Amino acid sequence: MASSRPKPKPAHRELHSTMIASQLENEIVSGRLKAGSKLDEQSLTQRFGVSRTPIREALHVLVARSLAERVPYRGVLVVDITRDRIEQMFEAMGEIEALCGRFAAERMTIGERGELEELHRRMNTMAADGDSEAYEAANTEFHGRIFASTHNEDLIELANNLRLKLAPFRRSQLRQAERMARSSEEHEAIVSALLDRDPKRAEKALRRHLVSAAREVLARMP
Amino acid sequence: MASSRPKPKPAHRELHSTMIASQLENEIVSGRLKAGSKLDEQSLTQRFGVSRTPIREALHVLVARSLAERVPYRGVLVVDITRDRIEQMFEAMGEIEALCGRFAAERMTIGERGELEELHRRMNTMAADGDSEAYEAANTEFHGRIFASTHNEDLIELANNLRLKLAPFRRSQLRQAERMARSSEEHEAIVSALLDRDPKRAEKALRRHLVSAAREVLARMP
DNA sequence: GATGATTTGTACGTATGTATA
DNA sequence: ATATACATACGTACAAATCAT
Repeated sequence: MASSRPKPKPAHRELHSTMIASQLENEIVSGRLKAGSKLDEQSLTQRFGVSRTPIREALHVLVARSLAERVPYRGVLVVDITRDRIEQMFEAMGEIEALCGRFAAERMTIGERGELEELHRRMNTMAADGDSEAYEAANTEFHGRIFASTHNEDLIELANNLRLKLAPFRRSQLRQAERMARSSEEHEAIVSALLDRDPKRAEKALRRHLVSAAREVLARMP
Repeated sequence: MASSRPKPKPAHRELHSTMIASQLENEIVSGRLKAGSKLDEQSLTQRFGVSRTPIREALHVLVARSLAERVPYRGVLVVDITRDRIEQMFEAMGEIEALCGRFAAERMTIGERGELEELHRRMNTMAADGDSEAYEAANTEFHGRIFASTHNEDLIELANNLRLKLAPFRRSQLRQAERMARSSEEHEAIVSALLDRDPKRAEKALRRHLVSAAREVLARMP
């Protein structure tokens, strides 16, 4: 891309730290960086060809996202993500989603309900067409909208953060038509409960939805 | 302040960034730094007599804790903490504590139950003695133990984070004997439900406890 | 137990993009 | 519209505390 441009000065606004953070995140989650590996600033500066400053920021992010931990005077180490840990994450996410569903059922505006229903309909089409990429993006929006409908900033933030934390493990999970169809069915129950303003049903439907997602992810694990 | 230093010996291991972060946190929460104030690195370096690096780190922390927000090319601004925002925080915390209580009631080990009961008894004494400092510390431990008894790392982390986020607003709230006594009464109901392994009662008792705490904090607000 | 390597926090300079006067 | 101030990200250098040999 940027090769024969007469401007040899690379735009500094490249957010190296962010890019490095997601790069490392990928490698940790994919297993290429094994648990216990030392992420020492020195090597990383050489590997990414940048100075320590952006590396430090990236490591801060990884630690904040619990993908690495800093041991005093030992360095930053890749955390050990066991099957049990993933189960716990999904369990927590299930309860948070259920909580959000309960609140949303009571507080959604008529506009929010209409928009969610429409999004759900569009997702049905995507599932039928097998457009997994669009479905994945829409799925994130679907859950985000439910969070938003709680009208509680802290719940929204908390739910989004946890979802983000889980994202790496869920990656490409919806790539299969079969899973998309099942997801869409489960969404049907969720939407139905929300439109009916039924907190209990919404809660249960979302909890089940997450159990289902967890099963899918865990099935692909060692 | 830091002007005529001939050779400002940088006393290193002092964790400047952390200290600066909590100092600023105090000022934001206490209202000495008003909403919208610009936290520009330049002025802060002079005020704290350090370079921009630790200031940067401190600002990252404040932004992460939602006490400030970074507006591109505008700087870091102190967020506006309205009464409504505090209500939302307590509402969210109430649901999270209730959730933890429900899980804990089912999963607490017999050892954990015994220790919680003992802590509760010690807290009764502290309340009777009016030892508010000890009570405050013990109270944090009390709730932390309930979180821990969920045996779900993510719930524990999430609950502790939210509690930390609320801490500034709750500060010194238990300083009054009256509030301590009421707190202890409410803890009684919580402990009772947990010892009986009654998830529903634990859930409700914790939710009520938070409503009570919120009322106390909000009563002192403009 | 002294020495050197490592980790970590900090100081300061610089380049570049954005906003504002 | 141009110039100036400013916010931001990165680079480099150093000091100090700890760990390992």
